[in-house]
Amino acid sequence: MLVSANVSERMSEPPDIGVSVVILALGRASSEESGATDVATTRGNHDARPTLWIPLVRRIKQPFLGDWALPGGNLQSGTSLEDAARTALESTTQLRPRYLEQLYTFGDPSRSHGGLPMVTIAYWALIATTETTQLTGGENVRWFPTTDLPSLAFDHGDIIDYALTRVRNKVEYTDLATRLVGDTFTLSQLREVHEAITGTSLDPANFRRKMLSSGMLEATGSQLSNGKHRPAMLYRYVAHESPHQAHQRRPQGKARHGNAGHTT
Amino acid sequence: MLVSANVSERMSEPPDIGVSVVILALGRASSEESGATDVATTRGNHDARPTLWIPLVRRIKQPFLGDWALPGGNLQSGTSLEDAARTALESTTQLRPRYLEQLYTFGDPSRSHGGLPMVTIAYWALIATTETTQLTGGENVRWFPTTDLPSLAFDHGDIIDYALTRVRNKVEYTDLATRLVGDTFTLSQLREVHEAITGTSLDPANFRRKMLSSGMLEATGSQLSNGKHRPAMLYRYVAHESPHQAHQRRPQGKARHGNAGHTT
DNA sequence: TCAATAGTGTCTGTAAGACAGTATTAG
DNA sequence: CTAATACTGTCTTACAGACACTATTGA
Repeated sequence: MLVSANVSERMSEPPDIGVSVVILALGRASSEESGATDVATTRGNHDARPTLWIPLVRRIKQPFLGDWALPGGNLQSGTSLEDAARTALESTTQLRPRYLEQLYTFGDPSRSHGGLPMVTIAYWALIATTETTQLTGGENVRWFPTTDLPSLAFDHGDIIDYALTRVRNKVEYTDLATRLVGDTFTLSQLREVHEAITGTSLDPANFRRKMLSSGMLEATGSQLSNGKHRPAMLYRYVAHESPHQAHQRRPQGKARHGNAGHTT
Repeated sequence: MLVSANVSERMSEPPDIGVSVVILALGRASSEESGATDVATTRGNHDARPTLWIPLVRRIKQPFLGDWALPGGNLQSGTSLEDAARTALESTTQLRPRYLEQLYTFGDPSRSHGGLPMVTIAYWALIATTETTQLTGGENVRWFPTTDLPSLAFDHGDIIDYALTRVRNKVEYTDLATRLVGDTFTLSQLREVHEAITGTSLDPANFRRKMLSSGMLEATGSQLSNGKHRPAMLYRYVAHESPHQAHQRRPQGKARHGNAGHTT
């Protein structure tokens, strides 16, 4: 490999282009020490509050050999940015995203740290977790809670911070929270998602009223019996094109798959 | 130039990287037909409501020869994305931006239209206009009102639409409007900026109260006599780091120049 | 004087938060 | 029965919008 020779040669050429993805899912800390790469979801560990988890890939070459990095890959001509993000996402997790949005493009020359100059187009995605979802990865993939991240390669720590800031902002005025739960959910489950993302504790009565008056929830008619208390009504998310949301569509007239398109 | 031969050769390589800028300034339609590239600002034409104007560059080669395009250039290694945007901006307008923010990265393969595959990192900028500002450009540069744009190259029309959507959203909860006026301004001037961006008509009394209670304005003590009516107090913008705004800082810990950094 | 904009006062509707109270389940 | 969560009622505060009113200028 002629890496170090190439670096100086390429200073007058354009940088390479990478696409990386911050993948977020709701999970609970697993109490069993067997298989530390597993994350218990709704099943088991009902005492622990759920938090956001993220899959990272261990680097197998320099720089940052052995550190953890965001899933991603190089961009080829003929591939759209979003397709490149989907490819990185699905090859890492085998799970389909419920939401995918471009985050930011990072291109400061100082971020390459001895590698080739690289512009990284970052995306973020949300994955629904149900009682049976297993958040496991392959050989060099591991899920981490966002509250306890390992040493990260390049500026990937900054990228994750920015993604979390964006999620915290958008959960307040969009339907993001519904993308982290299953097709049907109770208002308590939805409230736990909000609490996990914002780090706050919300009044159940006020949260209920706010969600029901938003018009984006629809009662399914069935209930969920969860413990030694009154069962809760199950709801499902129903998209509704409010005038406000129509202003927040994505750029480009082309069709975009799999999300309701909220961008600011 | 071996352009057409290069296209097929490069299909397995990464696309080129361009940086384009949507530059916005407040202006009023000029009634004089002499010099159609001029835009009257606050001086003159007081009957016309101000609107957003944007400078475009005429293309001098294929594809889209003769059409208008966003100012921009190719990205070189060793240059940050923001510096590339500043370079494109200042070489086009000779004016310094009061605000600069990354907009979105466009990379769909279909957007090259016979040119080389190109990923475009779009920025948007705000320029302050005062009574004496002349919004003029060079030989192949012309300012257009955003309400009456010409035929645009590539997907630059989509990029402008998205920038305008972003501005409309952010003017509601940030200090963006103050970046389009001079250092001091009356509440009527500031209201006209909001009205120009949102396309609405705002109640002067309620707008005044909302702005003053936001804490971001400070009375200068001097007044502006404008016409045959009571003179208006002049205010200036004072940055205040509210807890809410602290959540909306930009990514990357590096220093960023010349704006208060509002990003969602 | 009038016309025009600057600026104040006040009412109403909406929505968020605090918090008391009722309903229904398991054990 | 108790403990736990589901769900309802209601009070307070804050703020946006509507709109009547006063203040000050140029002509």
